[in-house]
Amino acid sequence: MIKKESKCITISSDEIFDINKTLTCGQVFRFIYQDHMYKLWSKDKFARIIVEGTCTKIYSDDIDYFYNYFALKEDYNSIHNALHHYNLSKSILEFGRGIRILHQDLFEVIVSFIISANNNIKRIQSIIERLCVCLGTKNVDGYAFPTIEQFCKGTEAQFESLGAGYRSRYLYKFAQIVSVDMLESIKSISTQEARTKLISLPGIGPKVADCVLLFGLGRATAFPVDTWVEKVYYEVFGGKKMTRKSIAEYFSDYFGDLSGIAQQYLFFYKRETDN
DNA sequence: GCCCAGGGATGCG
DNA sequence: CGCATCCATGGG
Repeated sequence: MIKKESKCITISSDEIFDINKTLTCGQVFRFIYQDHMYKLWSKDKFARIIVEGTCTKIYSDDIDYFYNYFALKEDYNSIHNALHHYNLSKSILEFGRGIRILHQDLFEVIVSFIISANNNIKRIQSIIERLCVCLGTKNVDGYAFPTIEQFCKGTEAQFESLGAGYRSRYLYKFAQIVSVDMLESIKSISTQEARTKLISLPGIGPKVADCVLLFGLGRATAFPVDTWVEKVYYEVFGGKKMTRKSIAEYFSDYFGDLSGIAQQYLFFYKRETDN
């Protein structure tokens, strides 16, 4: 049961919703756990999420935004149950239960996942935070993610100062060509066309494009294959030697419309249980 | 010092 | 198409 009030959403435990898994499964970077609550930033908006007994409460001045952001209109009971028809172990299903694919801002997702390439989550988070401090607008809750206009005004030296390494050149090149119209047109075209368009952009290859399709464009058939998912393919599924491209096609064909959520279950399971 | 991290660009066959 | 190599940076 989900109760939406003017400044608070209350989610009871009969809903498939785990705030810890949803934020830490690698799809989003601008959050911290502090003072027994999650603090979350998206665009220029802010929310605090607290688990109180059996309920999860989302506090924000922008409740409608976060209601959509957390995909609370979607039936995750059906989605989670549908995954039982696939070749996933009980432990993977239980481990991933409660993860939701967030409805994030397209521009923020593109920039974030350009930074993510061959990088680790901890460092991705700190680079993005410095980006917000460097180019975003300060408000009472911290720094907003830079708008497209603010981002485009970034100098090469500013991007290099973020500690993004060689990715700073991709960010700068992307800043030279991105526009509101470009992003709006990407939203309006087919998944395959959008994927091709994304891959043509600087710093975006097949894996980052699939993350953008899944996290920024709501295309549930996308199945990003990174080093962790590649490990799952070989170690859990016992797959034969294949290219990442082939692994992505194999899983996407198998899971269909459930590709995105299945990928998150597998990624989260492998990254948390490896070692 | 080496290896790895939510890989991409480039060049070469 | 597949494959090798290079690419900054910080943590283990």
